[in-house]
Amino acid sequence: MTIQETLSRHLQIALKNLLGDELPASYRTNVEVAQDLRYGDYQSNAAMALARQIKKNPRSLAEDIVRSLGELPEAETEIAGPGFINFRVRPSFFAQTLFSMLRDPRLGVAVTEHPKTIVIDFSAPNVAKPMHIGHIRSTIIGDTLARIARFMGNNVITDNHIGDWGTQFGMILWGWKHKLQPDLLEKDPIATLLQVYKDVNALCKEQPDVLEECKAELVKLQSGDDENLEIWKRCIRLTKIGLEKIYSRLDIHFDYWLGESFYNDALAPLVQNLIDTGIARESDGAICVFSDGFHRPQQDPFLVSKDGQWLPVPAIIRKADGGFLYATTDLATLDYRINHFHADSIWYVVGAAQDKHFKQIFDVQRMRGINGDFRHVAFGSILGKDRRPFKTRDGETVNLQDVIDEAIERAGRVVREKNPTLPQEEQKSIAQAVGIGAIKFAELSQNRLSDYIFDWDKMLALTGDTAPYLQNSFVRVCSIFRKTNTNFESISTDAPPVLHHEAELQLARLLVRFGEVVPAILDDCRPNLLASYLYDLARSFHSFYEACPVLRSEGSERESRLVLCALTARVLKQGMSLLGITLPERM
RNA sequence: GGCCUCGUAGUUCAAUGGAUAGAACGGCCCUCUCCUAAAGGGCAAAUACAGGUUCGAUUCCUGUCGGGGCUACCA
Repeated sequence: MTIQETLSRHLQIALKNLLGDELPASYRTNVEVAQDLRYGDYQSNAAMALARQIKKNPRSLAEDIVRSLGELPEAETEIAGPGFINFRVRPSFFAQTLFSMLRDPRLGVAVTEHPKTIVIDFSAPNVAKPMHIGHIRSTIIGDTLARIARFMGNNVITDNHIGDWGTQFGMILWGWKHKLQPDLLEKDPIATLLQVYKDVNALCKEQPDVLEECKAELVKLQSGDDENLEIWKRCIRLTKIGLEKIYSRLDIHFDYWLGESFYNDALAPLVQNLIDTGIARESDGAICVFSDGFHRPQQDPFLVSKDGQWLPVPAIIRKADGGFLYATTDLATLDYRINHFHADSIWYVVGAAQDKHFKQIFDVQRMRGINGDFRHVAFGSILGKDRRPFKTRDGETVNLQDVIDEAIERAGRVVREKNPTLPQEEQKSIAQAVGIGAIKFAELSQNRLSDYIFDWDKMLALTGDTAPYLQNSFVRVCSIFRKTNTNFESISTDAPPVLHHEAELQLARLLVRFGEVVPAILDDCRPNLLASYLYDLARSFHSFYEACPVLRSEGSERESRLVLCALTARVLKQGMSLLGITLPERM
């Protein structure tokens, strides 16, 4: 049980004893982490919240609650301001909590009470196109959520829903047949396919007959032409090889790669079923589902202005020409995940711009009577310095591969400068960990919903609130354990540590909070809470490191400090692994 | 036009309705005979505007101004 839970339980019992039937049945309260240490470690505003309901003065209600709480073994209580109840945790209780954390492989993080099967859909690049900067948010946030959900004891299935069936294949097929240079394809398949696509795209603008030929190739593919299917399959294979290279550098792995094409055969029956059940109907030649407005009880459907009047915007599931769309595939995908994977939860890590799309398809599922924890885990856009969607000067997007290369290159320069005596191989792996860590941490420390301004120097920064800062704190701990010839994984003591120094206490305060922070992340899918916690922990460790010598201290003080170091190392290691960031032992 | 979303130090970002709004970068001062200075300790600096709800609002509601997005046959 976390300290927060322990104190919350005391509070709830005290309220029940004090108020009995007067306590509103639905009323539940927890103590919260205090914003400022001056007010203690945890606080409750129950007195202020309840005072009005039961017609009492908040201040005197607080006094009654504190009296009902009595003398707690874990914390001192006091009343402040208009009726806050502040809890100052006793150092002895911090020490005791650390002592039990030391023997807990999960470091105080409880497994979830109700494990679920969660499908997480993220990254989803297109075939024959390289990943660009726009894929970074989905890829990194999705991977982290998967790691955390798994650590919490859920059955997590990651699925890369690649775009392997788009209209771009008309041009690629035409280009493959007329423009392809096989030797280049061997060297860098994705770049070559992209070049083919770009060339043909440009050509189509000049020569309408080429465009017609491209469309014909697409129709041939869709109707099952053997030659085109064969080329299409090779494109997918080649793209996957290229993508896997990036994913493995990022240490990101998928359980499945079920792209759009996987659902082709399910689309026609799905649409027919929706027509038969009266959920979908024809409109202007297209088959549409008009939302029942479930997601917005204020009965405000999405509106579009058409011929001077306002009409609700439907989810179109079959075009007038008989073709299927994004929404159709996504509905089929939802069905598959529910029926085949038995998913309780399906999370889509996709940009905020697609908010309406997900509201619509989740709505269609509800109209069919299919309910579940469907979440659109949205994130903001990446903007340029002009606050417009980010492009390079020549209008190109930034290639993800280039970002990774640049990050590792920059980190490598710093490693060589700071630690020239390390063996080449180790320098290389440190540069890798630091560079990629910097990219991931920069992404994960932001609130996912805010837009952010892309800036090489910021994304690849190596000082301040960054991955290397956290990595460095781990390196410092490792260095201490190297000198004692012990291991932070196996250290044990007979008694709880003693915490005298303010820096020791502050470090303890943060360490015990790990078990409170991790489960809270999934409430709202906000990995930045973990990133910010780990940064605070590292900062607190650095202060402790300066203020409290470990190896030069003696007796129980030394032993206690080693316990603090060991737990810091273990929390950092576990926490950073949830963020997917590697910790080097030296740097 | 309608809907969604954002507006916080010079800059880039934080902040479950709580007390004196946190960081980082940049700026200005300090600290390596001492476990890794990729570090530590200081100083200056911000809630777009106007109302409302509340004991209490950066947070919730309304309006104004400003940025971004979506607005039926792309994904």
